[in-house]
Parts: sequence; structure tokens; C-alpha cells
Amino acid sequence: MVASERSVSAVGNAQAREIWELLLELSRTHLRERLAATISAFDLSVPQAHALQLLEPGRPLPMRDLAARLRCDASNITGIVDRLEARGLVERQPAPGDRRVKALVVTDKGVALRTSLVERLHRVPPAFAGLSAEEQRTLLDLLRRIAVACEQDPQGPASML
Amino acid sequence: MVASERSVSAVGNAQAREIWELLLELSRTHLRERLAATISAFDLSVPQAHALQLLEPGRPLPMRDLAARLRCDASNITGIVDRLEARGLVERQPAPGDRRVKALVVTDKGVALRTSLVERLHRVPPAFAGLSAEEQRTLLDLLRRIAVACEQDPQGPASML
DNA sequence: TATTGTTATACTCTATAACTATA
DNA sequence: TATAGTTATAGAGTATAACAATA
Repeated sequence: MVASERSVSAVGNAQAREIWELLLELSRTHLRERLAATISAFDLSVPQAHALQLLEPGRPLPMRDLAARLRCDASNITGIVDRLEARGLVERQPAPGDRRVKALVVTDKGVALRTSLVERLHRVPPAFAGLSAEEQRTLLDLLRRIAVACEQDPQGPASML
Repeated sequence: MVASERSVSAVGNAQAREIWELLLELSRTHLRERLAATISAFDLSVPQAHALQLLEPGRPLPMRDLAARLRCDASNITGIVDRLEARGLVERQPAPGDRRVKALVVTDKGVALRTSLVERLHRVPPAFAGLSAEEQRTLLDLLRRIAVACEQDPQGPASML
């Protein structure tokens, strides 16, 4: 290892830590509060909103699969879907081929609410207006690389204590 | 407005949207799961861990203030603190000057756990290793500017439906 | 009167375990 | 036997409303 690499590594770690802490803080405050405010404006809970987003129109989803995507035990899905169904947003339908599974589909009403919700959630906060197109391009590129790296390193070998 | 500004605005919006959606996804998946895994490894709930982080050693904090920082109703703090106190991590102490308020302080055991927890939470994920020092510097600069903009625009006037 | 912390209540999410109906 | 969904249960977070002690 040459001197330049050592210095890069040392400086890089301090900066990487600042980046990471900034992302943590950004996620816990602004991002989280923005999501919570938007979701509650639709009278939904966070898991309900997440479920609704995962139910793409015209693509029935077995309850088991929804549990996997929400990363919670299958027993929770019953209640979450009960409440969505009580509001007429989704329906349980028999799945072809296996009479055990129930496929979830969004109703017309559900599609309407879902579209509105997703549009609102994805609306870009004004805080991004301060960046030039060039800077946005750079930021997007860097974030994409981090996202790709996260995919390849699911939880990280150093994840445990 | 000249043509170049219009084009910047158009392209910039599409890119800004991608950045925003990438941050949302990153926050909801990798970041959130990483936090959850770390916190549960300490046998804490998310609010408990957050409370512990907010209780700096040697700086007593009234329960009311903790509620404000956790952004939840004051009535919830009783239970959260009960559980932390039952584990000997924090203590309720009388506050000087006002006999109504109870000041929270971390015990020695709490400080030890808190230090370990914060160290673990702030440990940089390996996914950041792929960026050069120069790229990290750029990313940090851009994220800082967004963070500052978020501070100045608490929830955004377009926050409501 | 207003404020701090608590309690009572009700709801949702969470996991575990046991159950049913299928496969 | 194994799997999909449900139910029962217990614990934690959340908000609202009412309360005691204090300001």
C-alpha cells in the first residue's frame, strides 16, 4: 500500500462516517416525519400504506408474499389486510391452482387512493431545489453506486456485534 | 427565463425525483433494517434506543423535553422510561427549582450500553468503501446542502394534501 | 389557571404458538 | 408431513382524556 492510498483511506473513513451519520439523521428526522405526515393524512398506518404500495394494480399477491415483503410474521397480515378490506381498498380472492392461498387485489377505490398516495410520497421536497442539474446528476450517480453496493452486501458481515 | 434554465429545470426535476425515490428506498430498506437489527441486538425497542441516545451523560433531561424530542405524547414517556429504569439504564431524579418535573439521567450501566450502541449505530457500512475520498467529499458536500435546506424548510408548504 | 407526570383506555403493530384446511 | 391463512395471546408504541401535585 502506498502513501496516497493510506491517506485516502484515513481521510475517507472520517468523511464516510460523516456521510453515514448525515444519512441516518436525515432519514430519522425529515424523511421519517414527512412520510408519517403524508401517510396519516390518508388515514393509513405505515404498514397499511406500505402494503398498499406493494399491491400493484392487476397483480394479485398471495398474503404470504406480502408478509415476506413487509418483513413481518404472516400472522400480522391478517389484521392489516382486514383493515384495508374493511375500507374497501383491497380484496381477498381465491388463487388459481392452490385453494389454500388467498390472493390480494386492490379495488378501484384502492387504486385511486394508492395512486394519490404514491404521487404524494414521491413528490420531491423543495429542499432539492438548491442543487443545479449538474450537481443533481453527480448526487444521483453517487447514491446509485451506494445503493448497488448495499444490494450486494445485504446486511454486511460486520453487521453483528 | 432563458432556454437553458427551462431545460435545467425540466431535467433537474426528473433527476431530483430519482434522487428522492432512491433516498426513500435506501431509508426504508437497508438503513431501516440495519438500525432495527442493531437495536434489537441490544434488546432495546426503537423508541428506547432513541431515548437513550438523547440522554447525554451528565445532562439531566426533563421527561417533558424527552417527549418533545421523541415527537410523541408525554404520556408515552412514562412507559418507555419505566422499562429503561427497570433495566437500570436510567433514573428519575427530582429537578431543582420545580418539584413537578422529573429529570432523567443515565446510570453508569446506561452510559456503557449507550456508548456501545452509538458506536455500533454509527459504524460505517462497507457499501461506502467503493467511493474515493474525492467522491466522498463531493457527496458529503451535496448532502450537507440538502440537510441545511431541510432545516430551513421544516415540513415544506407543499407538505399537506 | 396552567403545567408535569401519571393513569386509564383504546387501537395498531409485533412475534409466538396452536389451529384449520388444504397440499 | 408440510404449507397458507387464521386465531389467541402477550408485549410495546401511539393518542386522547382525566387526574393529582405543583406552579
